Amino acid sequence: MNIVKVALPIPVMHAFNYQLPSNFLSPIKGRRVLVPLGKRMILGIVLSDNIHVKCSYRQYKIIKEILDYESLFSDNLLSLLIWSSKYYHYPIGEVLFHALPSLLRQGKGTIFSPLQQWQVTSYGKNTSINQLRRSPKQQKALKLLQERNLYHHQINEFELSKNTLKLLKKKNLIQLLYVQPQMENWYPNFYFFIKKKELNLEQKTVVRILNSKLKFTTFVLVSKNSFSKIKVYLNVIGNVLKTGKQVLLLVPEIKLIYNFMDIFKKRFNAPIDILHSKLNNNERLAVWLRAKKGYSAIVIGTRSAVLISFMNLGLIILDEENDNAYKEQYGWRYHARDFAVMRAKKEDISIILGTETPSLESLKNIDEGKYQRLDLTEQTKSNKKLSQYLLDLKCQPLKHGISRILIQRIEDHLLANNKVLLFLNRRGYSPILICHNCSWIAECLSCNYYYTLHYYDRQMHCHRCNNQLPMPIQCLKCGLKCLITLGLGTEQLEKIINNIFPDVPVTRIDSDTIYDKKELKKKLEIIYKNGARILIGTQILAKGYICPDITLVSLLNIDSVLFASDYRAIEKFAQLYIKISNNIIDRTKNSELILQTYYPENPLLLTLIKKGYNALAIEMLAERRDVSLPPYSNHIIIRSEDYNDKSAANFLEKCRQYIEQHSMRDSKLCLIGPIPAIKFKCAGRFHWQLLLQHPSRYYLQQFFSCVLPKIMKYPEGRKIKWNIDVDPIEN
DNA sequence: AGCACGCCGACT
DNA sequence: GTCGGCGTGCTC
Ligand SMILES: [Zn+2]
Ligand SMILES: [Zn+2]
Repeated sequence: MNIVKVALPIPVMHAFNYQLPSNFLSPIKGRRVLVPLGKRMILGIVLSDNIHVKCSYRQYKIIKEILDYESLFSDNLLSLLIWSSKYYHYPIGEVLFHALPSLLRQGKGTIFSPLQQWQVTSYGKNTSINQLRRSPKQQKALKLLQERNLYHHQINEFELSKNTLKLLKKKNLIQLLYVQPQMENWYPNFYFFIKKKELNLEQKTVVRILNSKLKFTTFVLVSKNSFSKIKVYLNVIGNVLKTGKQVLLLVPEIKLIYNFMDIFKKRFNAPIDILHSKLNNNERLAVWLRAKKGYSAIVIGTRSAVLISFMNLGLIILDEENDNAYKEQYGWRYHARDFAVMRAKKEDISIILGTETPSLESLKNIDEGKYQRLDLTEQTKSNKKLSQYLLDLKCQPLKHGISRILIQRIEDHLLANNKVLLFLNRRGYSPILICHNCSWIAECLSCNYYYTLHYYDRQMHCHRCNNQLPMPIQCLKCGLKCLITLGLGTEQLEKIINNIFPDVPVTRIDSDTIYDKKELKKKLEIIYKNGARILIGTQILAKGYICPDITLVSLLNIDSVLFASDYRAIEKFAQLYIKISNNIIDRTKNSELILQTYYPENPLLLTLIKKGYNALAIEMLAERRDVSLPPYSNHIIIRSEDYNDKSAANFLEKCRQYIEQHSMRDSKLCLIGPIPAIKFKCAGRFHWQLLLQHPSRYYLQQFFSCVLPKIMKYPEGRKIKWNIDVDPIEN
């Protein structure tokens, strides 16, 4: 008889053996099967080739049904997922199911289901768009639909609204039909635009190196701004597509998908698909199938796109490789960057990790010769000066957290008809509401975390659990009506700036003022206009280019970084800082970047400002090496949480005792904890963690595999939530 | 996960 | 004397 290993979506590390139906002989590796487990029937995925056994000492159950006609994963991807399950200590079945669109997890077929599509009616086809002169949006929509049909899920991409289309439908100009998507090979019709003299000498050299590597290589492409980086991407992608192979582009956030989409569409006559968490199940399945069958030429997606199957993958690009968004923070905590590198290795193709500020992990890999670094050193051509300096706040006259000197600088830049950007990494009006009489502070009781006061809705918001309470009129402890705010948030900053500069327009951009994409776009359009203006924002503004004429940027409160308990805070800050100086400041003019701090002598800050990111990174790496922190050691954290503080801690205490006395324990293994997590209490739940550290990644992985089975059996772990975090990005 | 089995207290 | 709570073990 024939036996196969089947992975089931249950919290069990191993696979299960099942017997093939007697009449079935062909291999079914990678297909979904329906199998009996105990009293129920569940869906699983076949992990192995058929194993022929003559007689068995054990009775195996028989596979009830085979759902697919072919494997859902290439051999490469399947073996990578199996490896990943072991590396991240996460159940194999759950890992494999995670890599499938949810419709396939539910047992739906691997067929393209009909999608809704907008088309012109025959009446609409012959209607002149001039008749819609009075409604420009409808006019634009009809014009577009006369040229081509549009799937309903594409309407945002073309900046059409549902409402506009509905109105056109009412006029019987267009209709919404279910159509079977036509799949065709894109390659015969493929062409792309070549721009002459697009690249300078350095970029040409880089592109030549990237194009010459046909085998697995991990490149770290370090650029000084996004323009030169994108030029290189376009040239390398074109080179891969013209061989008929597919390209996967990974980005850290959804917004960036559309930026690249717009650029790629103008360049390549090839189908581009996108994948991110906001797609619905049908769209997700459609994209997954298109990539797998080779109908998409380029797939642009966020983290989970690294898991999809490709017919013929030729290149992976992972943009902004230092971004933490690539690390999954729930369940299977994989790192998309590391997974992507492993994937490129398995497929034997090259991968480009793009960044302006390489992560310390990648820098170490470059040092060790595992990754190859390529630099794009070209700055925006200009002989104008950028002066960056630390502004010592000690003994400075302050106006609500802004120094007199800074106000003077702002005024100068505004007088020159330029724009000023003030960064403050704190939303709301004020982070603390305190009683002037008895020093009581308003605190969220579910999180033991101070409420942030928001004036626009007169509510106190907990930034940990998003709980809200109306702003109290009197102190809840002594009852006196003398509550005052302490500290500065962006909302208050806007008010203060309006008072200081009553005649200058001020725009604030943070997640309180931006509800959706349209709102952001509207604001960006306003900002784009000429003239003096002050912009206020949190880090969401720092992700890329905003507008011309920003000649002064100031970070108002950077000292929180210096005190942060996370040793990675300064690294993250440096990356933000470089992003600002590379992309936001208008380098065609004389400009300034000012950091307000009480610690202007801080050596790391000085290195960053005087010598730049590379010098700082070298210092940080040396420091990490000295104290054996990642990337010079390896971490696994067991995280636990529960409504009961003791239950969460007890489980980890049990784990620690077991690990401590384990016979395979090596003297270099460090155990720290259980200690409360950084986010100790949130929404009523207490978070604890136990850290394992070891210089050898391989040892730690192996050792933990030995420890885990016992830990999984602890009854203390059954009634709480717990989870394993390999290579954590925050401790 | 989800289901069965078994042991113990409370309730006809 | 049995009903049902939950802690424990197991699923190919
Ligand atoms: Zn809270
Ligand atoms: Zn009081």
